[in-house]
Amino acid sequence: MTIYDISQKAGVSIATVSRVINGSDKVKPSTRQKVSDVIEKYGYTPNAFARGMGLQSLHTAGILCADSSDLFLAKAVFYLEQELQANGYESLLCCTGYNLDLKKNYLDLILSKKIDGLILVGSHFIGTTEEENQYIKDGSDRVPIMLLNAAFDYPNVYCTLCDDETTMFETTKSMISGGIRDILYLYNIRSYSGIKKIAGFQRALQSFGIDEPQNYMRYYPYDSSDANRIAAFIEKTAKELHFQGMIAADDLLAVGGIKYAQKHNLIVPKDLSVIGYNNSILTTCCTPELTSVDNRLETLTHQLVQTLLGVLAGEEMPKMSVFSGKLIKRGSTYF
Amino acid sequence: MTIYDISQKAGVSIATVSRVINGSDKVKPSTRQKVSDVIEKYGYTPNAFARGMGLQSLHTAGILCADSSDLFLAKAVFYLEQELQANGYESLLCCTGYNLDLKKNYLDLILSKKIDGLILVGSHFIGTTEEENQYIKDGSDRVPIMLLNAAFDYPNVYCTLCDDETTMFETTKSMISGGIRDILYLYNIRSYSGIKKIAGFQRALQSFGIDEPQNYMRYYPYDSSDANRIAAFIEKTAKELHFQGMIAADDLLAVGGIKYAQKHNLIVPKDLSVIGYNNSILTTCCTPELTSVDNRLETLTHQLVQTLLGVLAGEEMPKMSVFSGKLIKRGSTYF
DNA sequence: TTGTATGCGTTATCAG
DNA sequence: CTGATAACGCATACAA
Repeated sequence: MTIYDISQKAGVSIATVSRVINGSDKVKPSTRQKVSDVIEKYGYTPNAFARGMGLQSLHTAGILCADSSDLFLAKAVFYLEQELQANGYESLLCCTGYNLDLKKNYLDLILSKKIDGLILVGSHFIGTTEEENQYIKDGSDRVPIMLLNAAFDYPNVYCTLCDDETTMFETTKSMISGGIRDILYLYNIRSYSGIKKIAGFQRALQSFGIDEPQNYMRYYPYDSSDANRIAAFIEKTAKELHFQGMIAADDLLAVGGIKYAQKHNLIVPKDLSVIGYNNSILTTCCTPELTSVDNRLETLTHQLVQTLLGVLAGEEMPKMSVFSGKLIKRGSTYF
Repeated sequence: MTIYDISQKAGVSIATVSRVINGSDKVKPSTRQKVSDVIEKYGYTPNAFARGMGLQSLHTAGILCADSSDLFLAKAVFYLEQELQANGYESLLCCTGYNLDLKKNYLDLILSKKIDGLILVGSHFIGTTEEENQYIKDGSDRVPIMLLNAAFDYPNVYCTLCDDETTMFETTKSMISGGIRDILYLYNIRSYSGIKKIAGFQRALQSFGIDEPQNYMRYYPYDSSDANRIAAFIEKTAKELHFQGMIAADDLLAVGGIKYAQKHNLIVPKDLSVIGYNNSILTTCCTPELTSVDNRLETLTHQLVQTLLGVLAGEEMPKMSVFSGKLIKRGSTYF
């Protein structure tokens, strides 16, 4: 079934059929009806490849993501796909893993599929050197690039993010205001947003006159999907650092803190206050439940897709959209 | 940059360039080298649409999934994408949500993108009536359809699944053998695999002479992402049903059981043994840790993709591949 | 081994 | 408002 078959059966030219398909208003209603009926009757669907050839687009957005099974990233991908779908776009997903030496390859691969826009999910995709980010510049003159939770100032690159620095600053401040000054900060990623969180933590400590905040920070380099291993790591840390509070860059790390406390008969939050990040499903799975930062993922993804749609429609859109996170208080803290 | 430009610069015809691109062996090595050099030099990439038009394929698999942020489904999607990518296929993801009245629409939508094969992730996509499954039959004469964790016997439909019935049978048996006969079975989905699990549970009870197993079964109809609400539901159930053991169709439901126990000062597993399903990250986040069934997701996804590749290559492939689940023992049970 | 010519199914530009 | 016709960029049967 091609456009020719339809045009023949409807007794019009293929141009008219094409107009009907694409909703042109330059078609007489009666003609439109006639053609629509034939299309309906034969269940005709335009060939996607030929269509793409004419339109230079298949209404598809590429999504690059390190690991779509990660709690946070999975939710991001889900929201993005839903929002794109609701606006007539499909999602081409490509998981890169965390070893991003091949960033450039993944980019080329997904760009070669003629996507209309590219979404980079998570701040892993932004490095600290010009060199590392060159691939983004290269890609940006082919399609608009949308960054979720990362910032990069360059033409045709748009960023949507949670202000992790400020959010972590406020979060830390509220713990200190609650009377806890010895706070372990645990993190596992040194990405753009990871660095922002660290900065917020440090600034909060300093604002309370606590010097050398880096003394309180620990980097967890192992498998972040095993709460026990995390707990063991914290246990080791506790031997050389005293802390009554713990703030983690991720909920799972925080759960590790709660498990550590349980093993040592420390009562949370009496003996140890714990705060996580991402406000994931894990927050309600542990005991006590985890106070955590909600980084407005649904809002971010919504905004990101709307920005992309605007850019594709040729409108002038904000290069950077920043939202604030919010502390969700649960049983692992007093304040 | 088109194939014409390259052919000109290399001093050959477009046919030769095409042959080089597609790895035809009917090209003189020196010619191949010459053309490859030009392609390399100008960074030429064939236009995907035009290419698809000739080949009738873009090496893309469609993935339909109810909710890619669900712990289990997200992991499935991740593994599938990785395996597909490793074999040169891209993944077009489409999340349908659980309201599947529009199954047919989603199917048409994703099929219209000219995918090479369609993967349905999770057993939600299989209904109990002929009517409900008609859309699969319709789709199957366009592309091969691969079912993950569901079974449906029809030409061009291939199934890869964990034998949930037997696995749940064995799991339940081991709990009963451990001396626990009053077992609450909690489930939240009545899908194909959900029904299989129920059947396994019932068969186990009956094999020990426990009649009317349905008395021990409870359907949880609310939001399954809130462990507290689940705990509250179990609390209510406990008022009209005595149980010393609990088996859940999903880890999160099981976590709800552990939370219920904590609220009532019941010691797990002394007063209540709990078993979950899926062996997800949640198993190590609660206290005590959750004994759970590993349903071999990685093995399943691997097999599924290999089967798809075989089918696409025209090989004869098994219509159904069944694997056994395995109980992973942790602190929430004695046995 | 290489080149020529044609077809693939659309969209879009012009005339009419 | 409608129709003829030229792209679009590539694959491939057929010739050479």
